[in-house]
Formats: sequence, C-alpha cells, structure tokens
Amino acid sequence: MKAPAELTAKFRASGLKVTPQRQLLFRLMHENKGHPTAESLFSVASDHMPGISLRTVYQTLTDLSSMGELRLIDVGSGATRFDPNIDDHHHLVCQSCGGVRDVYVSGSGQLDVNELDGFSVDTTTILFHGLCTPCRVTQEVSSTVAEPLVRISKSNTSSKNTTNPKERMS
Amino acid sequence: MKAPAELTAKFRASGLKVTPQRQLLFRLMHENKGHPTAESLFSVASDHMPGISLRTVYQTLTDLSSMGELRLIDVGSGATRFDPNIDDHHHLVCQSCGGVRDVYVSGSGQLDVNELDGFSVDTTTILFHGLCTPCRVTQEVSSTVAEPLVRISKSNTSSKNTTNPKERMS
DNA sequence: CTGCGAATTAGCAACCTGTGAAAACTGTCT
DNA sequence: AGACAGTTTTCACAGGTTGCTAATTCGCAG
Repeated sequence: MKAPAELTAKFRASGLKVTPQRQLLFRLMHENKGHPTAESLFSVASDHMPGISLRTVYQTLTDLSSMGELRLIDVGSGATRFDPNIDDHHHLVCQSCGGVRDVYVSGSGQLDVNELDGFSVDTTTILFHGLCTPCRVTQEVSSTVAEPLVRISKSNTSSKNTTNPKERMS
Repeated sequence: MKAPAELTAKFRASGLKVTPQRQLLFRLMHENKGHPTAESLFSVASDHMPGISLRTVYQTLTDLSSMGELRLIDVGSGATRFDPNIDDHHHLVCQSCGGVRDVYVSGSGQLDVNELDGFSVDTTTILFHGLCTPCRVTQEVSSTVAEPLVRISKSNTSSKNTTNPKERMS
C-alpha cells in the first residue's frame, strides 16, 4: 500500500477529491498489516472521526481497489476483506478462527490446467484452508477433554469476538 | 454425484428420512452438470414441485455437503454454489458472465508455499478468473464499436438474465 | 479570497443470501 | 395402524453491500 501522500496525489490526478475521510482511510490502510473488513475499518475510523459513515468506507475502499492500490479478497467468510498488500500473493485461511494471512507461492503461474479450452485466465486466486498454530494447539488440548470444536458459520467469524485467537492472524 | 438411489440408501442408513422433496433434489443435482445456486435450484425444483420451500433446498443441500456428496463453492459472486462434482478439481470463473466451469489441475498439491510457519493446510482452493470463450469473442466484437463492457456486480450475475452467454458455462 | 459547480458525504432504505425458531406434518419402524 | 423422530413451511431476522438523495465540502477560476 502506498503512502497517504502518494495516494492523495494520485486521487487528485484522477480528478477525485481528497477529503479528510479519505485521508484518514489512506492512513489507516497504510498502517494496516492485516485484512480488515469494511466493518472493522469503519470501527477504527469511527474512533478517529466520529460520524464517518460506513458507506464512505466502502466507497473509498472500492475506489482504491479500482485504482489498483488495494486488493479485494473473499475468503468465503461472508464479508469482503481489503488487502493493502498488492504483491502477487495468496492466503492462508484458518478454518477455526477465520484469520487470514498472506503467503507467497512459487510456481502458481505455471499450474498445469487441463482443458482450458479457450478460456483466457487473467488472475489466479489460491486459498489454503487449514488451522493456524494457535488454533491447532487449542484443538489438540481441548480434544483431550472432549470439548466440541467450534462450529464456524458465515457470521460468527466477524470481528466482535475478541476472546478467540483470530486476532493474532487477521 | 451419486445416483438418487444410492443417496436414498445413504440417507436412510444415517437415520435421515427420504421425502419427496429430497428425492427431487437428489435427482436434479444428479442430472446437473453445472454449479447451481440455491436460488436457481429452487426455481427448477419449483417447476416440478410447486410449494417446495427455499429453506428445504438449503437444508438438503447442506445435508448432502456434510455427507460429502456435494461440494460447496464460493467464487465470490455473492451466492454459494453447489457442485455435484466431488473430485479433486478447481474452477474457472468468467469475470464477464459469472459462469463457472470445472478444471483439473496437476501439481496443485505440491505448490511451494513460503513461510507456512506452523499453519497446517487441509484443503486448497484455486480459482482462475478470466474470460470464457463466448465472452471473449463478444468483447472483442463490441470493443470495435466502442460498446462499454458490462459491469459485473455481486447481484447481477444471478440466473435471471437469460440473454447473456453465461448459461453455456455455469 | 470568494464563489461556483462538481464531487462527496451521511443517513437511511432496500436488496440478497442465508439462518433460527416454531408449528404442522409425514416417513419409518414396529 | 400408531407413535416418534425427523422434516417442511412459514415467518422473521441478521449480516453485508449497494442505491438514493439532500446537504455539505472541495478545488479551481476569477
């Protein structure tokens, strides 16, 4: 993710206005190392600028993504995540806590695909689903006391639950 | 996807009842070569059995998937798709029409991932985004007359529009 | 530095996908 | 046939995202 100043310049050059809301979001995304959802960014942004609307967060984020300064990722957890890392990379997704982490994969460009049959591939997305270390440890321990695994539904992977180990990864 | 008779037996063996609604869905999925959404299956099912509820479609489909007879796939188009093909395969996703097609990829098991760092991978999902042949042709033609490309939003890729080339692929 | 027009924002309603709950219903086994 | 457990329906509702519109703010020209 580029520095806020560069994004400001780029927005102006594109004829887009640079508002305080956008500057805040530029900064928050620039500092962000994770894969926030619109909602979680909104929540952080609200602390700095009460009254900012979720709508504005979506708008700015989609603008950034269509300018190629941001990647939209969908790991199937229900909400779109915004990735400030625009390198060619892929993601690890923890099936237990929902956390997402970047990984670099070599050789993904030369995957041998059968029967492409005229389809022209533009981008390739790879998702590795599994367990992050904290969750694997937790499950190994809890299985000794026959504790049921947490069931993941599309909505309980949101950022409201601060007691699970997700925060370490996302 | 197994034949309806086998699914019937398996459901009974698991203590699940075999209702007319389920038999219909078994049959429809068995005959299906595509990747229907719940809504589109519901629409087909409704033709055969008016009054069937969308809730039942979801229920049966999730049952099938937790029995491993069906795969749930999420190509980021908003709605979950149900894939009767449970082989180890991946998907081509047309960015223009939203169509989805199966592909077999060799070597996906040995992708070289850096910094796995304790994360244990369970399943790998690969999505190839690009243009299917019909859409590529359409775009080449339309670009000669400066026709704007169709903008894809999460909701206009549903099965309601029968005039676009998607039907050939999904 | 002032003003104007265009872009942007806030706030709310609507939409889509999917799930929860409760009541009525129906396969299945005996 | 009868009882029981699993099912279907219906309705409500939640989460995520987008559409709309009035009011506001920005950026440039004068």
